[in-house]
Amino acid sequence: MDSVWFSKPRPSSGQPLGLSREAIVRKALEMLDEHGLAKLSMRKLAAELGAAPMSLYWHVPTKDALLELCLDEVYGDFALPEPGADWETALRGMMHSLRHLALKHPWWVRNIGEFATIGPNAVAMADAMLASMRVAGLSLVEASRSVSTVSSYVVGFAIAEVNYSGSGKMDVAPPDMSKIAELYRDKHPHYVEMLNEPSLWSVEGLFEFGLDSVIDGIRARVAALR
Amino acid sequence: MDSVWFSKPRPSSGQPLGLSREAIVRKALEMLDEHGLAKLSMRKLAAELGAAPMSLYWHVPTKDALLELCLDEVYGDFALPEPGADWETALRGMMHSLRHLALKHPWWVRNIGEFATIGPNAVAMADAMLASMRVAGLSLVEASRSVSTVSSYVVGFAIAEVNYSGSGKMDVAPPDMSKIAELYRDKHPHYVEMLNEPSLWSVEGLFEFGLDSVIDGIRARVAALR
DNA sequence: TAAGTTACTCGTACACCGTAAGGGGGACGA
DNA sequence: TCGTCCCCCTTACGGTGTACGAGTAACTTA
Repeated sequence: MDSVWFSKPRPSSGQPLGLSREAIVRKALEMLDEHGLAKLSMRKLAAELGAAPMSLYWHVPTKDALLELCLDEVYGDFALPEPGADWETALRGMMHSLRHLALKHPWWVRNIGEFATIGPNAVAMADAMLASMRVAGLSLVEASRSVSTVSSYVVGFAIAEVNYSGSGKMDVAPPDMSKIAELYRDKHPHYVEMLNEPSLWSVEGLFEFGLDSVIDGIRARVAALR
Repeated sequence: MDSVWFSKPRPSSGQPLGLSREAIVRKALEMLDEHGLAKLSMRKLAAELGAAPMSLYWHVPTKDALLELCLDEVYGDFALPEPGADWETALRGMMHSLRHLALKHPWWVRNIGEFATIGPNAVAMADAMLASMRVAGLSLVEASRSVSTVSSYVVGFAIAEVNYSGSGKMDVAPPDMSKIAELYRDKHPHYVEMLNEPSLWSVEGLFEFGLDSVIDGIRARVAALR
């Protein structure tokens, strides 16, 4: 009962309503994507919905709960794999989808750490990932661990990616790499050398490298079953 | 000039001072570890330091900048590997150290996404990681990519770990797994099955599994050099 | 039709927040 | 002695989340 997920929204009796939990979450999501979390206030959200600030509180217990709902809502756009796909293309596809969610909603991946991911959409995603590995033949424990490994990688990567690009932080420019390079030139040559290596600026390549290498590990486990 | 890292604190002229950027950061860190980010305000921090709220603003331009300083300060506790160690024990040790930072400072890993990690301590860490892989013989590009992969995994894992345990969120209990299991029993059996598997509750095992598998991939690259 | 219940919206108010603007005092060099 | 700096503080402004309770309209029941 402490969590949004255990207490359903109050049942509606049927008449047409101006406000609803869904409408509120949808608009909040829109504003988050546009301006980021720091610029979202209950007052502005209410204004955008043409309602008084306190009206929102009948549909949503608290701002934190609303944020939790929004976080889970993003998982709703997660692309589930096609039913017949083999485990590897299914898994790869899901990981790309996960990363795309992060790029589309920078505020989201930045705040993934705020709540346990136990909302319905997040759980549906986790379930699909597990399913794909069970189908591949892995035991429950191995499947769970594999899924944990890949998705941890993708989330960690996406956070770093969003940070360095500075995306979604309005009024904040991405860090100036040449200045940083100058700042650390003497003390941390390896780091600076990396900053100056143009081929590393292909973030796609960076992502795929890691994803390949993590999936390689899983493929070895699957192969060990035969 | 937009970042804390490009503008040094105002130079002090030598007399003993009650306040300083270092003291402020230290106390802020202490309060963050104890109560989490949500409970930290400039006013409370000032009170704790026996100063007036606005006094802090001579040493620190803004609360956000202070948070950025605190985030980097945590990297200061990162354990650098012993000089003579082979690449694998060096890398493993650093990844364990990184995870320990997260467990010790849950607010920290939760907010890692707020700023690019370009502070001096964060860069020192990144440099050490790169160095260990260069020493192993990897090219700049391969070393960078390997480091990106492992550390992304560790950060992503630590975020999930901190979330599920609920640690550091005062007044917020960790999620009740049995209720969640009941909630999703019908729709997402794989997920529920995982929740009920006791051997997965060993987070250590989960972490080591992923770390092993990611490092396996790197070892293959290193071995390919001979 | 009348009375009561439920579902929803809103106005007011409180405690708190980050911080802009500027004043004051003490140590210092001239 | 008189500036000039460094550092700290007071005051004040425009926000914030949300507790509390009043208001309204529709639906249920008699």
